[in-house]
Amino acid sequence: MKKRLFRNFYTRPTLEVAKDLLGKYIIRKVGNRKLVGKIIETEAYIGPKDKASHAFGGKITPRNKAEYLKGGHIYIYLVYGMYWQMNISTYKSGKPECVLIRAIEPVLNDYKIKNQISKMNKFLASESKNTNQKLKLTNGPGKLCRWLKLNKSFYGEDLTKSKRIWLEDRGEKISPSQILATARIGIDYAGPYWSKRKWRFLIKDFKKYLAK
DNA sequence: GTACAGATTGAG
DNA sequence: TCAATCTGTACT
Repeated sequence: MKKRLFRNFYTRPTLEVAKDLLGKYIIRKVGNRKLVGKIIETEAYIGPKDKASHAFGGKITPRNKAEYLKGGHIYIYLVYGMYWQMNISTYKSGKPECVLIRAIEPVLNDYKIKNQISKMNKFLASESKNTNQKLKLTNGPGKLCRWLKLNKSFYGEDLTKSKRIWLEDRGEKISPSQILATARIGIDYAGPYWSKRKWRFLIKDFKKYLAK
């Protein structure tokens, strides 16, 4: 079962979407091949009240305006002058809420990639090390954008319509007991009230490969 | 025209 | 733990 996610998925309350994105698949078409990754870590940003949000206080700039689009659009921006970060707008038009995709698990469905990885893993003995090696490609927001070949050209892209990137439900159900909620990463500047809110969500099984 | 952020990464 | 790295952004 492979079903593209449509508008009604994204326009729900942001915290729901952030949790439900776990276990969904990002499909990225590059030429005639597909890069596929399972979402395993997300973070919710709920402006304008959220001090950690780029839209805190209702601020609108050319950089953050995509946050205000109705659910299902890409908000992508550069950090540290070199890393892109992919967010998905959520909720209604005019509401600056989004979900940052922090980590995915590569799905090695492409022959060439399988080949690369099997070479890479040739000298690694255990299954757990193989998994670790694979995840090293995409276990951070900057890394996954690099792997999926995402950049500014995806700014504002509509995930419900795009022919080069979309999300799929492949029938995988992540139960609440498999979801871990923690404080968001790297936003101490927002002060304790906001930085302590447990708006980061991850699949427990992958915890050991993700940021602490 | 320019100071500076920055929701990171990777090396040590 | 901490420094590298750099350009887009948001101001003057």
